[in-house]
Amino acid sequence: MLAIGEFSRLTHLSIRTLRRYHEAGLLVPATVDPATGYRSYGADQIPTAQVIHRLRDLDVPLADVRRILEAPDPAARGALVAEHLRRLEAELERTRGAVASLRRLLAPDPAPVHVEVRAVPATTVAAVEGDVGVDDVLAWYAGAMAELDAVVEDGDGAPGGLYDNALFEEGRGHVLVHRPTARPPRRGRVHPVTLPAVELAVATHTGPHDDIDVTYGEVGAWVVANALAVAGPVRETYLVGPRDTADPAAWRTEIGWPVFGVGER
Amino acid sequence: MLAIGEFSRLTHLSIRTLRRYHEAGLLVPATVDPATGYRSYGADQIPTAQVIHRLRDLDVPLADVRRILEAPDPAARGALVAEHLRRLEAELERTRGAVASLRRLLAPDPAPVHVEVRAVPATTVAAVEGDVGVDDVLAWYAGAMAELDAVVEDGDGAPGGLYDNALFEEGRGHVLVHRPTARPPRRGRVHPVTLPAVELAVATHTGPHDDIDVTYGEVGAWVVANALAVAGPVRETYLVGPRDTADPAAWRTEIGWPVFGVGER
DNA sequence: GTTGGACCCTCCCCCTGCGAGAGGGTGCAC
DNA sequence: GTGCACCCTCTCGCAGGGGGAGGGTCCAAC
Repeated sequence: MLAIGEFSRLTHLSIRTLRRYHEAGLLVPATVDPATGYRSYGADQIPTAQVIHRLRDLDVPLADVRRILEAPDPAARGALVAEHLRRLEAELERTRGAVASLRRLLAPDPAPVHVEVRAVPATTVAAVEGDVGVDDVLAWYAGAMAELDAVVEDGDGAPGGLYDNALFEEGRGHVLVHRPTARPPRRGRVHPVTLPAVELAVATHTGPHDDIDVTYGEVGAWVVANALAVAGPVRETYLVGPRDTADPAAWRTEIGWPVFGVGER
Repeated sequence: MLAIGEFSRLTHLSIRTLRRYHEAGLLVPATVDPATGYRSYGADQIPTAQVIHRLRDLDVPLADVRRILEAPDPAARGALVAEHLRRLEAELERTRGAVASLRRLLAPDPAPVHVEVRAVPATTVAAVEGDVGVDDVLAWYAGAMAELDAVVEDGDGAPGGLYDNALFEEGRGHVLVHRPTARPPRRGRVHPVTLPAVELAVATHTGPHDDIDVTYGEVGAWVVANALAVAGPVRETYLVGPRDTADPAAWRTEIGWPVFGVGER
């Protein structure tokens, strides 16, 4: 039996951390003296401590570590670990994007953004809509667009999306993706929707979506400078997107802010 | 002038977060109404907000973000950012190591570790020593070993290190790296040191150092099982290390715990 | 037998970077 | 003047610890 100090030396986990893991039910000492509260660990708990150490190195939350340790068999354990490695992979991808975007943002002379107001008539489109959390929006979008593509054969124009402000402000909001078509079908989640006529302050964003908030900022500043007010969800139109080319630098996205009060200044 | 809500929409930073950035001095509103406390932002602050957003996406601490924003010229800014990207790179490398190590730890049938006790006589070596934080130990080691190699021409044996327990327990401790040689020189940080004679419980670890705590655990368990006590800093000897081969899988590191009370059982 | 020191215990506050909510003031349109 | 959107400050919560206070326990040396 090992006192907590010895166990700490053997595992390179601090005494404090071991106590916390006990409290969290992650690594319960083999015995605890009921009179003194002294913790004793068995040498056979060292490998468990090391697995926890590795998982924490990977920033796996304690709750998930517990789930992994409680897995009934090595296969289930492996599956849970693999799941986390995938999460890590995604995180890595996100980081790569942020780095690239930071580099572009700090690069000299960004191309100026051209903003103009355009009247858009009411349009009937085939759409999929739902309430989505901001973290899930990419996955949701991919699913919705795939369904849309499967159902709409005679699309005539670039697909687009409408994003409620609440999505950005409260982390959750209404999202609608659509494809324009002459006869919008009704199948599965796909159904016809008539988008109302609006005046749109539009600008076109070129490049990956990591940078899209820059163009958003430009449009917003323009709208403010021209004394307009915003009315309704932002509209994006994917003129050239991942369905058209694998090169994000070639993507072209039209950003439209519904406005009113044009030309007051 | 933009109210905080509008600015929030334009930058996709929550109102709460903007207030926090104000409080932290990161992004101070252009004006604050002294009567109501209402914050107003200028459209020219949008790019700054976006840079902060990118940096935070990369988990750059707010204090460092401020330092970057306060940099006098773009060149200095770029240097600071590059510094952080390097940190990120290192982090990534660490993560890769942890993943690989986790995989090995979960892999079936690890090779059993052979532990034995060996009497080591007092030895005089050329050494570099210092008090080091656990996070800096790798960098410190690299520098110390380079200096040692530059000064010791006639080394006769594998280099090694002595690591105080405090390094692991308190995050900071005494470290000594050395090369055995017949005539230890005294130059720069290098000086002769006589390592005392000890009984060492030794085991050899094969593979990258990401896994070394596993072997540590084995040695520790063996020491406990054989009713020995530990006396003095752990000794490592780099039989085959990064100086010998670039393939970490081929590394061989001898781990020695100074013990006494041998053979009580 | 007691004293010193190493070791262990619990409890509480601190850190970062937010999110959530309470409780209250402000600005503007109808 | 009444509702509503918007803004303010304040406090509390989170993970995953670090740091320290204040006190009990064990063991060997004197």
